[in-house]
Amino acid sequence: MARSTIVELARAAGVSPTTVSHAFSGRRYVDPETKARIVALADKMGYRANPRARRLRTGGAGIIALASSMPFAIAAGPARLGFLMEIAAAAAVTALSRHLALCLVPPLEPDSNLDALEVDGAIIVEPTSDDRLLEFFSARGVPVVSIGRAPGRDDIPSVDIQSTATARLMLEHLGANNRRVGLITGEQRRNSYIETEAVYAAFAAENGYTPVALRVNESGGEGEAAAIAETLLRGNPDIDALCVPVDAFATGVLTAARSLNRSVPLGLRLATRYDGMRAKLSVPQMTAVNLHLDQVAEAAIDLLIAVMEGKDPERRPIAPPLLVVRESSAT
Amino acid sequence: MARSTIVELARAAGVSPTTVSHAFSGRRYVDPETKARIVALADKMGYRANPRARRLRTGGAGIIALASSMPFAIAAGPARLGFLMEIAAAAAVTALSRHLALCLVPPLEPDSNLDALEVDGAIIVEPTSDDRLLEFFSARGVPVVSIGRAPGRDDIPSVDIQSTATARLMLEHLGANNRRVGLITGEQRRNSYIETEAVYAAFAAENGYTPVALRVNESGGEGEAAAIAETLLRGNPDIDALCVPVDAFATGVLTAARSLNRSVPLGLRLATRYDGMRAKLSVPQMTAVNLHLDQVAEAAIDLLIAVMEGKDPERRPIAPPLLVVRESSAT
DNA sequence: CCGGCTATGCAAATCGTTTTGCATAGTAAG
DNA sequence: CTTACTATGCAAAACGATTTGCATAGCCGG
Repeated sequence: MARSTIVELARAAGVSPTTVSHAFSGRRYVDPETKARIVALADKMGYRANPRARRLRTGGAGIIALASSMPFAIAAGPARLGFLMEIAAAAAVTALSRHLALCLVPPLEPDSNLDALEVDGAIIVEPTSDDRLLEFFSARGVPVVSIGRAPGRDDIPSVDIQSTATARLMLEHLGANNRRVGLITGEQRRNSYIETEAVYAAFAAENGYTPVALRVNESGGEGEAAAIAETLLRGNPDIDALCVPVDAFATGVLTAARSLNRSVPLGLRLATRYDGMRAKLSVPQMTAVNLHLDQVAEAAIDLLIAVMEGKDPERRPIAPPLLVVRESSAT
Repeated sequence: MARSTIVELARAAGVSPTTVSHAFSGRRYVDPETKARIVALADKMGYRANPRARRLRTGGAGIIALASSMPFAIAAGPARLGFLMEIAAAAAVTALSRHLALCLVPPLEPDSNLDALEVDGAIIVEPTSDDRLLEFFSARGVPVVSIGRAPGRDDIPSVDIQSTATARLMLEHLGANNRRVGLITGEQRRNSYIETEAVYAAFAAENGYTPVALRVNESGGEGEAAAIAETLLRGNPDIDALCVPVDAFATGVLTAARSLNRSVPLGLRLATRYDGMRAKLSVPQMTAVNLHLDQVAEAAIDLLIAVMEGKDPERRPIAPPLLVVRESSAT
């Protein structure tokens, strides 16, 4: 059935399309009685403004993109999927309540053609330095915000995922009882790694030992992490706690511990960052951090909306990260 | 920077906007030489057709929705998130390659307002009978397809997730060596449950025993499943294998087995359907089925496109489900 | 009675495409 | 020399809203 247009509604209400438009938008005063008549009639006729026509005029798409340069689907396995998708799910809910649709953007393949993709703004999750999707959107003049600061791009507004606080939280917990803590992060340059490494360096200094930190190539995934962890543990027998922010890597560390016959948590304490299924289901269950990703997602969307509207982004506080202590680091 | 319009490009090329339009769309013949000139110039000027204007004219939104009535985010915990999100990730990639954006639609809250959401089509993942989102979209005349048939809605085209074959696969594997198999599904009426239950009934009959099947209320999640499993196992001591398609429920069953002191797989063999993180990370690791969700997602999108275009949907074959045998059912 | 204000509403331009219907020139067939 | 047809391209009308710039009427104060 063809939907009725503003012209038909106007005719039915005995006014001009202009008046109908104003009645709904409130951009100009319309006699309350007239307005009521229009609204009632619109309801009866099932009139809904054609979003496409509106967009041509107003220049908005009503869509925002959520993107991560981390290989999206199979590429790096579902390793990172959980984190991203938890954000995606929360963001979709929030976006909708702000009358925006959330569109998932896969990582940019060299040949992919995003020309038809018309969005009002984009959220990039944990961008790396020189993030390709970030470049892509900002080159097009699309407003962009990030979840986790974009390294080297202080001009990009971002929602803090509190990596510094999170790192401290993990480190102090792991280091209790004079445990000596090592660190395993990833090779890509993401802000969360950078901050964590910095906090770790300071932490080791405070406690008077040499930092022991290694990086895993992300595409190697769990297996690579296991190998690196083995190296680290063999080479540094005094390390008896490991901070491993990436949950997939932490699972790898568990494997390494097993093959080295180091019991967790007795011989090795372990904590990871993202409290997803991996942390909850691994054996032993892993201590992790509640990052309040739902709040983060919501804040990111509202930040993006503010940027799109050219408003001053009002920084909304996110609940501080919360350590969820589990078996892997129980005293 | 204001992007150049078709009028400017036309002027620069010394032709009319019409000709430019035809040059790109190919809907009418344009002299090859003229066309080449236009294309070259467009490239130089960085002309890209304004998608919004195009859509107003052609009536497409360039967006498809992916929806599931399963509580999306927190509601039922991340239980189902994995399955849905694996599809979402694959679908996003495929959609983009077909020049469509994939938009995530959260479940319909009573108060949610989807008016602004304008999509060309929708994919519903495993709809229940009387699925609200399915109703919503089809009431609006939006083309809809489903992943997994919509119970009672044979008019909705769907991509088969091969529940019958999957069920047989699991049951025959579990029932080897004269094991007696029980079944745990969910309360909602999804096609996959329905088919699985039917296959199971037949299977039990073939093997000459009374079927033992219970349903778990989905919102109870893992804990509820554990309770139900305990009841089932206590009440039917001869059951020494369980087919539990929902992975979150299967995790619950593992808990139940532990508290009943039934070792898995020796005292109880177990298999689940979705081969996600749960299956891979649980202890013992669970036998599951590779459903080829990437292929399913791709097929769903192409099916939807066919429906949107009013074409005859060409049924594309999906690779048969593949049993991934793991510890939970090892002989 | 006049200038100036408010309240109310309409006409027409605009957004940037796509598409339809015609126009012209050239050419081949009868 | 018509007629008929092809090749090529343009003008103008959509698409359905939003927005700007008037227009009218009524009213007030001086």
